[in-house]
Amino acid sequence: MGRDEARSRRVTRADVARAAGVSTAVVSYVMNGGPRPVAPETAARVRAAMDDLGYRPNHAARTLNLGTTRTIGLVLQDTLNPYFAEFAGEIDRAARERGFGVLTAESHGDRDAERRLLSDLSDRQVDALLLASSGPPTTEPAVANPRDPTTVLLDCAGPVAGHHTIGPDAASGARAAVAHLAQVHGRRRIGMVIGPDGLASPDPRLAGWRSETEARGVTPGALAVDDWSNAGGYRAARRLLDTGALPDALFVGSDAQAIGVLRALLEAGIDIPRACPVVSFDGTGAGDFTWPALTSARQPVREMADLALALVAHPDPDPRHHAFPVDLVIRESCGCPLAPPVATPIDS
Amino acid sequence: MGRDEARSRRVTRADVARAAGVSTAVVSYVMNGGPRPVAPETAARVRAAMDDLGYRPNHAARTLNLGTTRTIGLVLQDTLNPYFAEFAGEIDRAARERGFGVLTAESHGDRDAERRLLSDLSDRQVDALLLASSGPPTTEPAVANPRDPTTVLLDCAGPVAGHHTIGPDAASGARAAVAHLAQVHGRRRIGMVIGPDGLASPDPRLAGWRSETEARGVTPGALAVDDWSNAGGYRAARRLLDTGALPDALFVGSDAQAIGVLRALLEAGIDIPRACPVVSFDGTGAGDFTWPALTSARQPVREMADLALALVAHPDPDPRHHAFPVDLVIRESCGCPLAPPVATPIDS
DNA sequence: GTGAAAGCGCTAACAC
DNA sequence: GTGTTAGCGCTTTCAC
Repeated sequence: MGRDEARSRRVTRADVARAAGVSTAVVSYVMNGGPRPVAPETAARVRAAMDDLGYRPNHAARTLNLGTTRTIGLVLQDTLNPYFAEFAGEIDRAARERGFGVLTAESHGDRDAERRLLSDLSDRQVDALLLASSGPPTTEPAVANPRDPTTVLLDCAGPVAGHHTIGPDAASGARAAVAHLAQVHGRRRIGMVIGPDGLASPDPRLAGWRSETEARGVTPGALAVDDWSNAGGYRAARRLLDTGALPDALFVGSDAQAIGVLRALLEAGIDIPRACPVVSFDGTGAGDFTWPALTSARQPVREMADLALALVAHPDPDPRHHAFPVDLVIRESCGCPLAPPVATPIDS
Repeated sequence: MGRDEARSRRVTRADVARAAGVSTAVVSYVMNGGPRPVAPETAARVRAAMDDLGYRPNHAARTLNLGTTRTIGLVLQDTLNPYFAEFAGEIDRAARERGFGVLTAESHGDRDAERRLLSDLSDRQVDALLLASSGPPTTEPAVANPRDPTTVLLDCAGPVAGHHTIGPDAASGARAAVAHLAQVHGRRRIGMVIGPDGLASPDPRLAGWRSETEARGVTPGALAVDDWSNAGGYRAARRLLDTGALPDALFVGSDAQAIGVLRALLEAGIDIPRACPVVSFDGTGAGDFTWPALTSARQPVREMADLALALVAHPDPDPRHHAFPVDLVIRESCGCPLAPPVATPIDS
């Protein structure tokens, strides 16, 4: 049905078969290493014909037959956020290592957009869906149809019925951060900046902050909620400053926000860490280059991505929650003494 | 060939046809609005049957037939770089607006990896390839096969035979940056930090810096080359500091590097902008939250992404280069007086 | 306005 | 060890 003009029809498995003087089945056997054996010389001939003709298998045809695309869908909220950016990078790596392609989409924290993206990716027949959901898992499953691709929920606080879930042990991370501020740095009034409805409701970081302040007998300082972004953190901190509610230390729920918080405090002339140490959550590499460098509870993003892809490759029959430990990376913003900079100050 | 267990075979167009009491052709006509007309009542019946059965078209089958996936491939170097991150975000938006999916991959600046990714995406039958190449376009076309998908080269300095190319007018941007430093801020020795082999060889930013310093009779200060990353910028600046080569102003080739540069200078106790103003290139939103905020030559990323997708949707028969103007966004790092911060300093 | 049927390129069961 | 062939689910030409 000559939809292709005669000039340069794409070369198909039939062309290869003809050139190698074998049947198309044999070409398949060679390509897939099975399911039937092929004589070495035949295989060689086939292979020769293949790269002679520059044969490239038709992915769609293969998909149609096998029902698998070797592709995963990845839905994140916002890749400008360094945590999601790093996560996306690790997913990309982990996926390619296993021969998967990655169809990405950003929800920008919009639940409806998220639903649309999910269903679009599902229509594109991805083998699995990795989703860092916007908002807490509701009673309705994140993905509607039971015949939909297996879904792995990332950045997830706890188990969600019927889904694989991966997330940091955020409550512990938060407690460690607060404990550090209270214990090591002797702070008595520790406030918090966080985003709306994070991993769960209430967000475990919030819960961790509450319980740890209580456990240590320190005052939970002001709480400021704003977007999970640089700007959100900035606004939240500004609000604290403008209302005179700045506590004597701040735990910030994400590195993205912490970047904005630092900026707001610096702008207001607050001395960090002396006047107000800041510890955040995520522990991304971005925190190495802020001023001051961010002390932050690090999520093992690489390991999480590897697990996500392992789950995709060998779908565990009964989904469960996988919590990852979080460890505090000490940099400058908490006030810990560090190895003195090697820098040689130079006046120009 | 019961590859699907009986329990819940996916519903196909044949099921819909049966349910609606029509032929499969009619279902197609309804779905695609053609190519043949369908009686309104028939169409209604079909549509009813479709969402009755929860019918979802099989993307692979459609692709096999039509030869189009409604998917583009996007290959970037490193999405931790705020410029690429913003670009990726805009591409995602522009693509979805036009009903395209986006298969992403990161090359991390590795030419071989890039080639592999390109050929993988091509095998996955993307309709087009958007590529921010690692290194300057060589004589060999970025994509080998003539039957390969149309390719749009992003972040590209100039025309490349046989390809659509999009890029900033980087030389002008560089000149504007240097001119600003020289003219407005009276700097006489302007150095530069840049990455290896950028858009072209030599990088137009480098060329712009050279020509503009010359034109204004100022000294081109030290040149430091390192990775296109935070760490690269940091190392470059450290080298300048350690060798006593810090000039009295710095033009940095990317926001990603500038973040590292600021960090290194601050660490060394350099007063920015007084002792050493910094102007960078890209103008990403990240520069709003650095300390000090980055003055930077902004690339119109959104418009570039829209053009890229327009080219994908209506492939211009004769590819050409599209240069976009770049404008200096004045923030703090150059030393321009700004509206004073509204902040109310608060001592805790 | 509707239907039958021929592919799109590949896989794998089955025959030899 | 190799070949034949029936699909996978969709689109579209061509007959009616």
